[in-house]
Amino acid sequence: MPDTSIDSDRRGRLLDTALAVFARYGFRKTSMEEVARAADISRQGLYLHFRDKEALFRAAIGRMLETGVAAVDAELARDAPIGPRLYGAMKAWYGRSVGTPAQNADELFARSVALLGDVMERSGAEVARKLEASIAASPLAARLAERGLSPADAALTLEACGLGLKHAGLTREAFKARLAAAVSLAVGAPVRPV
Amino acid sequence: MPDTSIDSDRRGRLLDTALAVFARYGFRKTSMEEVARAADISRQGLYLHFRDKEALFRAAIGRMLETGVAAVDAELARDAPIGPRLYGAMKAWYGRSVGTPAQNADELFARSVALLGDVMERSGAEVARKLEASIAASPLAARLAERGLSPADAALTLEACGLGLKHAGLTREAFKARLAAAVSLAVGAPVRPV
DNA sequence: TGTAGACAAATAGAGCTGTAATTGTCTAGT
DNA sequence: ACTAGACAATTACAGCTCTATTTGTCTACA
Repeated sequence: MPDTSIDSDRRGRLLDTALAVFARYGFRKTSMEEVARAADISRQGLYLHFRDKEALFRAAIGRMLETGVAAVDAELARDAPIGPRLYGAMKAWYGRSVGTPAQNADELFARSVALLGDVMERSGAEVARKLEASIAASPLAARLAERGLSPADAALTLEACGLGLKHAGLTREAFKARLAAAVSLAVGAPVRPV
Repeated sequence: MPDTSIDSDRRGRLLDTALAVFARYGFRKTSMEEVARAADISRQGLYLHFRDKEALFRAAIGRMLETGVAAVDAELARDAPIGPRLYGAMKAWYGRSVGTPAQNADELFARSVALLGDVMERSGAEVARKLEASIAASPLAARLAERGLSPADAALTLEACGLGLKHAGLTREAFKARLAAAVSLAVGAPVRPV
């Protein structure tokens, strides 16, 4: 659902740079002028594609969520054991902003929630469901069932781990190590932090 | 290390009510007058026990951490299987503020980190070590080892789960349910959310 | 499809002002 | 060991002004 007809590659790159600028300065302190400059476009060109600043921001965050979910799908669809697939998917989703200090993270997050909190929640829930589905479709489901645990239990627990690790303020390496440990525990076999 | 000699019961109650007031209004918007009123003491009496507002706040937070760690100890020392013990300890530590909307949580947390961030970190690490030690001393350690996992892996994963569930904004019931699921996954057997 | 320039309206920000609340420290009293 | 009252010094807050920036919308032009 693009705001106007524009070839999707260009739009994608535009939104990516816009998101980068927003992430750097926060929503409030980012000017359309600055986004335009970063995207090598005129400020007026920006308004040609997006009604206003909010619409641009919503589109940028929306794209981030979409590409994130797509990355999760790709990781889960790989030809590999369930452990590495879960690890890859969670690294892609929860590890996105890990290792990026991001001074304006609060303002940015608050604004995101205000403008599209429902979408964010849905994306989070969608990822959790995808994890659950992959677990349910793998041999792991049977092993969990033996111990009286459902794929949903495992998926929700992994979700909690992912969120916890996300804002634990770890380095990227530490994040990967702990994520691997978490997935290992869920899967019941060691998973390497890649 | 009390600021002055005062019988420890009274001091404890004083700090508990002080913490409640701080939790309600945040550090900045809480006046000594208000704490004094809540504790049925004169404002001057407060200054008799604590050098200044910061010292009072530090003491209150410090007490909260101490009683929290003590509760963890108590839960882990119970005569019960490792699963329920881990669950009880984690509920006590991570579930402390769950279900309390707490509008000023941000300011309060920021101030706590500023004034005694090191103590908070140490307490968190201490709890994680206690979880690890209990796991290591239980039959669970052997079962984990069979799958190539260490007690530390399990403990750090549980810590991440606890933190994630803590600020997931869940109701108390949902928190307990998911915590039980997480512990179940770690222990390999169902644990009931009590 | 885009750029450039210009525009009114809105917003942000720095600075200032005066009042009210708060802090921390006295003293005197029980 | 505590209260009560009072105190100067600091800080918070609500309001104001003025300026600079930014937003969103024009028009004219490639």
